[in-house]
Amino acid sequence: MQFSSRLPIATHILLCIVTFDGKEKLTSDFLAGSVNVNPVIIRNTLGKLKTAGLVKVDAGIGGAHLAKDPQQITLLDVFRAVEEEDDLFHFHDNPNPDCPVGCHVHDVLDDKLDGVNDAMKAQLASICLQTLIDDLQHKIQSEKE
Amino acid sequence: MQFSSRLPIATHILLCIVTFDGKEKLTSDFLAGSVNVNPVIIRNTLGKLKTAGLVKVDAGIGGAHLAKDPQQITLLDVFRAVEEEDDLFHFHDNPNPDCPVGCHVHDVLDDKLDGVNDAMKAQLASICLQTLIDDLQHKIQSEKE
DNA sequence: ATGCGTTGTAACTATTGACATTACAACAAA
DNA sequence: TTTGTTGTAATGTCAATAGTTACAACGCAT
Repeated sequence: MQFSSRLPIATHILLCIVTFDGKEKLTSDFLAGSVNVNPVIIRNTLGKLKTAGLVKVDAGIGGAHLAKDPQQITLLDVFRAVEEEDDLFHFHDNPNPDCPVGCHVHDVLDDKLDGVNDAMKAQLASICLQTLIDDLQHKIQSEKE
Repeated sequence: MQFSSRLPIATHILLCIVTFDGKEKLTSDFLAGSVNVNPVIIRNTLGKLKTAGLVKVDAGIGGAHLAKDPQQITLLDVFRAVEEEDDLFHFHDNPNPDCPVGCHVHDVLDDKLDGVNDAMKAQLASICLQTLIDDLQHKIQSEKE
């Protein structure tokens, strides 16, 4: 069981936007070429990022740009933009209320699982887009040499 | 996107085993009654827990018991027993190698996403079965009053 | 040793979500 | 108005979860 590829794809898109802004026209076709998925996936993802206030998209003429400073965007922002914000774990539906265990599992487990959820979110929040950009630039530079 | 209900179900089963051991015969039918899922799901889950060395199951006669001290079992053990151990995030398959972004996203993102993975695992590892049992007993006691 | 209740599995189905793809209306600039 | 693009709906495919039925293998009790 794992998450969809939405977060990686969205991050890839953001990195492209920063890298190519001003140099290329960032249409969904262009982005689809780098990410290597269908342009409609790009448009849907871009739509979610736009709703979340992370990017601006020029309808008609085409092209996407960041709406915020890369230092102000964390992976948690991206995650929340593209994934449904629900609990990490899916609790089984109807534990038996007449069983001493069944009627309390929820109470006992929910807190702990929320903690796991929070740990994951905190880690995502600790990574900002600027860091990724710096890493990326570094890789690109060291490749040229 | 979220995990399956396997971890909650497996934890529920373990709590039942501890709570009812010696008092009830812990057949898959009995457990299915508390968890409220199909007995086959219980048997499959129990099979995974057995493979992981967490429980012992008496075939034929029926009945399940812990194979380890509840203090020695963490939620990470349970998680690993019942979920496929793969990366939390599914990376999109073939980023364009001819694009400066596409050929480096993996390098840039993998470490960070592994970090998120590790954070989640660490949190799971910090919760042991004994703690859950204590919590559960406490809830049961305070209800009686 | 035979019958009974249980486990271990395989097979089948239904449901859901991810992702790809086609199609087309809405939109903005030249 | 033409052109290229976005936004979005509709559809198809695939994989995973979970429910269910069925039955062989197993182990105790009589």
